[in-house]
Amino acid sequence: MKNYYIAVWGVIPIIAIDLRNPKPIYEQIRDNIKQLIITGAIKQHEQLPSIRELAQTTSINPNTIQKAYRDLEAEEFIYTVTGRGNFVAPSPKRVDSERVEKLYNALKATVGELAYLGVSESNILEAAQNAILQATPQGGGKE
Amino acid sequence: MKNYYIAVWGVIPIIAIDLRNPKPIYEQIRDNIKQLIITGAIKQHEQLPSIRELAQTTSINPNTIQKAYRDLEAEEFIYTVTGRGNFVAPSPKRVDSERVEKLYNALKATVGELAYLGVSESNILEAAQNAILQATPQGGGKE
DNA sequence: TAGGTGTACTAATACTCATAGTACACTCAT
DNA sequence: ATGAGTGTACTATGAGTATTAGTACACCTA
Repeated sequence: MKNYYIAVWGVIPIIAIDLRNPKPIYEQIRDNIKQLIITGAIKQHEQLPSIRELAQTTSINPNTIQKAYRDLEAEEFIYTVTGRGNFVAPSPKRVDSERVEKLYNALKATVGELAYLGVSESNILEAAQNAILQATPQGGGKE
Repeated sequence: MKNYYIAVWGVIPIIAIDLRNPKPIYEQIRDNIKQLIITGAIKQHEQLPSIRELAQTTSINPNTIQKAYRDLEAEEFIYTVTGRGNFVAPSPKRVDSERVEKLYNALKATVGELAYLGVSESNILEAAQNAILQATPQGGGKE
């Protein structure tokens, strides 16, 4: 009985699932794919593995995969075409202010805790800058 | 039947609990107090409201409060003296690298998503810097 | 038509969250 | 020593979520 899975899509290791992690499986899948889209590892309009295929290669139930994909579609990271599959959505043009607000709050909490734990300002800002540079390398405006 | 509570400790509104929020109550309490400690709203060795008192003012079960406090003690944000109460712990001296690693991952995910959503680099870095400035205003090294 | 795709259910199991209640050990002021 | 306050440790129960299993249906395309 394995408790660790890695699914490969093309040449990209797309998902790492840790069954010992208290984080629900569908959230691990969702956040994993989200990161791949953000960093541009999977490009706009590129097809994702089908629900059934990903379920097979990971030994995870199709319902769980579907839940992750449903979340990703609700957040507009992917779009779904019935009968065809799931595809990476183009990066959004206008800002969802409520969503940005939530992310700012998360940022504040994480950065505050890092500073409290003794990590220096320069180290924190450097880490933030690296994350920005890795994001949306395809330009963002194209579509 | 209220679904929103605010508990006050001294002059500080210490807790805002939203029962409609899918985030568990004990996590809301925990993260709320964590922020108050990080930003210095409650100072080192200052006493927190007792489990029973906070349970009364919020109409939340004492077991739920205790769970939040247990988490905070495990993360060394507070320390407990049986028979006396819970107190704010001095800020840590040495870095827990595993914990910092997790926070870096969270930072990367949050910042990446902000950038993906179109928030500018300068806005993100400014928000991070503000969070750092608000943290540990009591100096951090003293104890 | 056949085989792929997503979607939508029901059902069962296991786990977590939150509440309720009880009991016990400790501290401190009286 | 007593009593009021503190934290701690249990058991039990109800509600909700996560995951798996299975089935069925609608859609797309070669």
